[in-house]
Amino acid sequence: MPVSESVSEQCPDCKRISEVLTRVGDRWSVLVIISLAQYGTLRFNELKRNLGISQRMLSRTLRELERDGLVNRTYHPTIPPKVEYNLTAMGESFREPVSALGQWALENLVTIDAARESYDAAAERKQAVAS
Amino acid sequence: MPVSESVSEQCPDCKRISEVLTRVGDRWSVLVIISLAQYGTLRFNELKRNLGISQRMLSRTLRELERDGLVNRTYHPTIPPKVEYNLTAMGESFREPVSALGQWALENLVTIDAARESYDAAAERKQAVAS
DNA sequence: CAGTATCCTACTTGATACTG
DNA sequence: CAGTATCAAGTAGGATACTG
Repeated sequence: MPVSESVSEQCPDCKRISEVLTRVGDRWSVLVIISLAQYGTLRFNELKRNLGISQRMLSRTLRELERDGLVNRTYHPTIPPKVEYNLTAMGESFREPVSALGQWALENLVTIDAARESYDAAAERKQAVAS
Repeated sequence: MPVSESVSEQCPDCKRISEVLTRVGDRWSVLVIISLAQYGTLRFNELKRNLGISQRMLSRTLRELERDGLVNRTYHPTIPPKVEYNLTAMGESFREPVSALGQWALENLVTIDAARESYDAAAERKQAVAS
């Protein structure tokens, strides 16, 4: 992610915040963390079914989260193999700010939808006038 | 964003949460909101300089945020034109969960970096053994 | 079961150039 | 100044097939 030169003049925290956000802030990471926070421990295919995520993306997401120290991976060399995932301490600590965000999201979904509709309606009227 | 059928069995909130997150949870939206929360009111080019964002992306991000009812846009038809942006009430209310996230991000950057390094080091050792 | 490998499409983003 | 239009490049993400 190449960052342009003009970055020098910006609010000091923005760069670092966005660093972390691009790490753990993407759609799938957040959902995996929420699921693990809710259920404690889950197997690969349990997560897959839970989230409606493709095998490929789940595999990648879990590897990144393990790499960043947010989830633990436990491999049981049975036949068939069994792999379990759960949150590390840091993963747990991430839970709180994330659920605050989730809470806000749920509370404001309706308002946002309404704002969108009125915005779109206004845009359409403008369009009609212009024609 | 087409969602697969298997979604039916998932945690009920995940879908709605991810809806909102894909709306206001992307990198630039969060940074714009943080900046406006910090400075109150900013002009287009002030935001652009602050964030090191391209004109195109800033324009799109602001339009979406306005559409979702999170920011106000005020157009002054002077020459040259002057456009000011600030947070709406809902935008302000978003500030709290977002700064909680930002706070967590700042606090855990170092830990995450350390986790990555140790993970990568372990992966390299594994690689060396395999060869 | 828990992945990896490959292929392919669609969206995202930046750079550049132009406009009122 | 505050954008829009266009193009080029990279990335996200799904589908499919294969492996230990």
